[in-house]
Amino acid sequence: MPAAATRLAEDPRHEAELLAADAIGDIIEHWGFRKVLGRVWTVLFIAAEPLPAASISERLSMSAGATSMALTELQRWGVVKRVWRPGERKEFYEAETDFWRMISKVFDERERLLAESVRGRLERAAQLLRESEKSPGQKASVDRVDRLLSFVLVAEAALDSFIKSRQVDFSPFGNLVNFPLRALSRKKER
Amino acid sequence: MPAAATRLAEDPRHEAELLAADAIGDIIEHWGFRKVLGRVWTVLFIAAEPLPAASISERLSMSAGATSMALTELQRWGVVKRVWRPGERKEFYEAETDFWRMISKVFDERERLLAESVRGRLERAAQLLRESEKSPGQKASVDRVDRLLSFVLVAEAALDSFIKSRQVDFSPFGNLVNFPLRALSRKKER
DNA sequence: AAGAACTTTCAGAAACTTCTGAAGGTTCAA
DNA sequence: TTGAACCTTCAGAAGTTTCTGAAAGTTCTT
Repeated sequence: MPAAATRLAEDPRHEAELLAADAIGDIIEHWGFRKVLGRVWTVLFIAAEPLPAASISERLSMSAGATSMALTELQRWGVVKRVWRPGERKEFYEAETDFWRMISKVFDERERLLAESVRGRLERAAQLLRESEKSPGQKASVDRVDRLLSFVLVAEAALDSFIKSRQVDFSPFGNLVNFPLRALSRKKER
Repeated sequence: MPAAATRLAEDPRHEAELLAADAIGDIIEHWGFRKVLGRVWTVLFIAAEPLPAASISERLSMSAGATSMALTELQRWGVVKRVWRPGERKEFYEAETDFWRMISKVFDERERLLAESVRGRLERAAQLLRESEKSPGQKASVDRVDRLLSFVLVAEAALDSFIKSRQVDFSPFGNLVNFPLRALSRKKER
């Protein structure tokens, strides 16, 4: 057993760190990222000072390769920053600490991309259905796809306002059930 | 090639259905469920009338087993209902159409469970750190874990109010950066 | 009570994701 | 210019999730 592992194994500080890192890892995984991203960010956040990559590998018992990949991805999401220290050979990394900035960044990049792709496909589906309209049962299906589409439009609008104001109002969702087509055509007219 | 597949392959209705089902499947996957759950729900939603399991298997080219598992899980989440039709041997299934009811149900069950588990672990981590407090660098780590904890508490509160009112106010997140300890102790005092 | 129609369960197969370890880069000091 | 320290990349290994196909279970009809 290497000296480092022995030292860490009995340290309650280290135990606390792992406990917190894993808890936040679960949240992050729940939001569709890899658990390690949450764990690495948390170690940096708790350290409250920039750490070198090797120190993260050691604390989380992961390979240098995995640490490097995690740090690269975290930087792409803008939640970890690389810092240079005068006189030091290696790079150091520190966690973004502004929760709101992290949340809004992720929402803006990730959710919007998906919402756009989904909207496009639903629009195409609605078009196909309308072109092939024949039977009476068909009408109801066109209505349903329109309703899905208006749901995505409302969700996109809610996201935009969320990112701008930190507030969301999901009341419009209620109307989607009873007045789906009105809601949709209002959107399309502008 | 079976007759059913031939019939479906050239039908633009079917193409539209698959397109929409897959788009919604992507959203659902993004929210941490299996893609098939979204696809099955969408087929039922678009059909606008109850369908038998075999019909879903056929439209989505999946085995009877997979369809059965997906329908069971969708019912557990309360977004698909089983309906009985007089004179019919088999069961039929229909989609819940109230988007708001679906969203709030999932949030209530899923997010709350996770938030509670995470809160517990962070509390334990904070306790461990406080017990072993020695060095001065330590103090900062305790602060950081407290800040994570207050983040989870604020998120839980925001969720509760979201489910009740359909509105969320994330403004409190802004304060977590600058006044983490005040926010936390206020929570703990009640 | 037997059999047909349908559904559920589950072991193993297939598909997908993530990690490790090693090779190859890059940077810096001497 | 060389070598030490560090970082990145990537092929294959390991781990995880999801699906299939078959068997067992249930319900209904006769």
